[in-house]
Amino acid sequence: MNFIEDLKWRGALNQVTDETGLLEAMSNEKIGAYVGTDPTADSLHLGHLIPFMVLKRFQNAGGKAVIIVGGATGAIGDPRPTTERKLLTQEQLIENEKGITAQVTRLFGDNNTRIVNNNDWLGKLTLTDFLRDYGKLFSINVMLKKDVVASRLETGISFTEFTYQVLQGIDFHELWRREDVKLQIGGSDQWGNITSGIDLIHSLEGNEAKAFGLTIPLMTDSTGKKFGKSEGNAIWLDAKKTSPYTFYQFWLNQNDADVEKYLKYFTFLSAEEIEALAKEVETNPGERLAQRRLAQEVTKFVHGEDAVAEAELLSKALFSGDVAKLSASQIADAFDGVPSFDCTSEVKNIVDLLVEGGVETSKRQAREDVTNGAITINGEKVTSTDFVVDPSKNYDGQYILVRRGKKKYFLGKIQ
RNA sequence: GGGAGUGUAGCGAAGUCUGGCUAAACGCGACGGACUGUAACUCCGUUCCUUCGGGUUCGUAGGUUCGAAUCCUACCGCUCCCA
Repeated sequence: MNFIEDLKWRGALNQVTDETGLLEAMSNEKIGAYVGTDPTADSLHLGHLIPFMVLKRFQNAGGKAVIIVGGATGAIGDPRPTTERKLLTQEQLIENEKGITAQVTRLFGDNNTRIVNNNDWLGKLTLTDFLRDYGKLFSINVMLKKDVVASRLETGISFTEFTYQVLQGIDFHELWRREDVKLQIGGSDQWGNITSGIDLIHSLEGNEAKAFGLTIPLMTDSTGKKFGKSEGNAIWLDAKKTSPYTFYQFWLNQNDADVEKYLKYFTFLSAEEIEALAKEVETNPGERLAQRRLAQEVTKFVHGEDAVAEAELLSKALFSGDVAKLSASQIADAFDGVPSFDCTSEVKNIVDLLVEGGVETSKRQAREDVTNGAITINGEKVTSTDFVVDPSKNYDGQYILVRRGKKKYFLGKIQ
């Protein structure tokens, strides 16, 4: 299977500008492909992983992976279909760039990877140069027809965001020039921005210039919901924001109906391996071999082998249910990735403890959960709101292990 | 600048004409429980706070009234139309 065939099989291809041209370029020379990310937060989340998976496959197929951590475009903001974005401060941008750069480096390694900041060229561009060298090449008429812009004409769009597609076009051309980047990869919403760049390259370098675009279908789960949220929260790639354990669990809990799709998309397993796992889902769904393998593979890719081992260890400890017998050091090891809070060694009413520890948002809610039998302290179910927790009783007086519901754990660290 | 709308709990959306029965229908989401495969589906419960007496809410600030999400005034935000 060639690069494109593989993507098709994996359900990772929405549109390509020129399939045969691209394959030809890939076999004739070593070309680069790029994915742009704006540093809107200090970490990437699973949504970002979607184009990166395709870029990684491109790299594995022998190409050079180029990633823009968009300092300059991040300062402007890619228009959303609905509302204007809030501008980020310079300090935020720099902070966010740092975090994202580190993560991207992990995912792509040092070989055959370039991470660039478009501030290097866009930041130097003066307004008059911008208007003379690039502005002339963009037709307002064409820009207005791009989907995102068109949808915003009703509700309004600032000149700043309107200009975004020009900046992204300049990026593509700049990378085309200095990094041999011939392909831009993005989500299906990026099609307009990508073709802007291709048009610009053709204007500046002639129509023979090789430049391609590829978009990825919108990722949804079997119920039609946007992929990548767990309990309404984004799943981050930063281990501090989403622990490797939670990350692993996210994948482990995927539906039977989705797991094959995700194996294809988010792992580098071969077609044979994935088909075998898909068969397991059909014949032996209760074992959840496919989900387990999915969780292992993606966690390994994002957090590394050690994190997989740790997540599995922790999962085992949590779901065996019997945590009362564990030692303090075992608790420290196993529950390292679980949300924690600080507390004192004083005895405390259960309801107060839950609220102060951030396990519950209000006393009302805390009482409700206690009464429903949803709260377990150190492996023992607590059903009375008058229950008093004595921190010195378990784990050498160092920890209080709180469980809410069937699988949410919180670790109280006694100061 | 002129005109017409609109602002209700995390979100969507009733209620406003005909003031009290409204801490505010309903849907979604979220949370908990049962079932189960750490699943899906389904079912049940909860969803402003509380010392469980009560307290504070319907863009903001005033006013009318025994009583206002509901009536009046001003202000702010958003949308649309005209200029």
